Amino acid sequence: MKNDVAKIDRILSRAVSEIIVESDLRKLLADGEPLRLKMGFDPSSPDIHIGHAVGLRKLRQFQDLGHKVILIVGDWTARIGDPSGTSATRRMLSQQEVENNAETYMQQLFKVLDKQKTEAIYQSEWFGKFDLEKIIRLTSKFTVAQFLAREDFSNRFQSQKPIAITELLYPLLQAYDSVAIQADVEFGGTDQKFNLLVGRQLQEMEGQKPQQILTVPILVGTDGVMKMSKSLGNYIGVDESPNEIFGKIMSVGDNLILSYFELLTDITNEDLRDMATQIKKDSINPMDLKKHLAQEIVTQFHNQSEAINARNYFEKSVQRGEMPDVMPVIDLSKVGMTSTDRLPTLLTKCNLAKSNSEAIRLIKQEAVRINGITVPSETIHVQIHRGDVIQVGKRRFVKILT
RNA sequence: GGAGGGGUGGGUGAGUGGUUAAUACCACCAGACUGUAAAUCUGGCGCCCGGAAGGGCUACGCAGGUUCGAAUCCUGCCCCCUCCA
Repeated sequence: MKNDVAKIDRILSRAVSEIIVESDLRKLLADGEPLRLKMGFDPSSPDIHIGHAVGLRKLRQFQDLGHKVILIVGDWTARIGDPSGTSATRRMLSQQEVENNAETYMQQLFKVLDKQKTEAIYQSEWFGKFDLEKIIRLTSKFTVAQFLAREDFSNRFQSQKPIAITELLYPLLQAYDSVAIQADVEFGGTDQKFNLLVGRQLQEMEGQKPQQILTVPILVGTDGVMKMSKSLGNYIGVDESPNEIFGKIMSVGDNLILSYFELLTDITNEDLRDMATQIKKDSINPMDLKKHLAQEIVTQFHNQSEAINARNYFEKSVQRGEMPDVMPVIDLSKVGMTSTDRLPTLLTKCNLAKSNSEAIRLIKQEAVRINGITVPSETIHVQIHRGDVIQVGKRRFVKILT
């Protein structure tokens, strides 16, 4: 595999935020020797969302050039707490949990990465043997001032927010991982830049060739403001069903369309430019672009026919408000109901409402329909027949089987 | 070791004896509208009984106490944070 310059150019320009040092990395890529691409995995949160996919896609592109991903299972760093500082100390995981999570993770991971060119290593391979002396040596290489340079730390320091000492250890451990596996390139979101740089420095101190760094832009979450993250609840998981992914993409704000296309799909830069002008000139309905986007993304994590189905489902159920073809079926006798029961209770039992109080509220708001006919707001008792469809809001349906 | 600040509903965060099931914002749910599950607007948003009116229960870190009445006052306990050393 030798230097296809145009290809390298494309990979290093699209969906890339910063490369350190670009000229060095270009040279390595041009040489064509297989590189060891480092990528860490925190086993306390095994689910991958499309925000992670930005970096993973980049890795995949490198794999396609013949390079190899070394996946580091962070069973050791997972023990020292959440370095993002958003409180909630993470509990320690048992070895069994780590392994289970790693399995879930990899099953999702290979929706993007090439399994053949990926190797997983447990961090405990080297940290399991670490003793106090080694830890002290490691910490003695850096100063507090250096660490306060990291934006997150300095912000918290200045605003007198707590910084746990263990948090300072996190970048060190991550850096040591690079040494342990002799990483050639490490990838991460822009918020990882500091940690990645520490890895570079440490490798140099240990007499290794410093790794190259490639950061990718952070994907904005479905709320359109914060970065996509599971804890903020503004994410789209790669493991979600086609309909869910499609729907979530459709509900995203119009302002995210272009960046999602840029970071998550392979459509050409020319097409991207065209879209941008179309949006600017208002000559296209953003909804159609979003459908296109949603279809691209569902295809990536599922397949094309699922994507088409999801689109049909969306157009039918959501846009035209028709009943979906498939919906949950409830056997009344199984949930202890009869066909002439109180409607609030029925809604609760069918999981259409969380509580009777909520069910009553929904009825009052005229959000409940039976076979497409809105139930009057004062309705309490109702006669249900076999095959009736009960609907709450626009998209919660249940079919009754007596 | 010393000084101080704080623990309120899913989150942020008001509230310092009754008018507080508890302001506001976010999230969430519903309705209208639309280009859609975007945006915007309107309403709702502890649980149970009741057709409703209304009633009952539970809730402001934990346990007691004062009071006709406490998230608000007192006592003890637990937890978190900051500053000085």
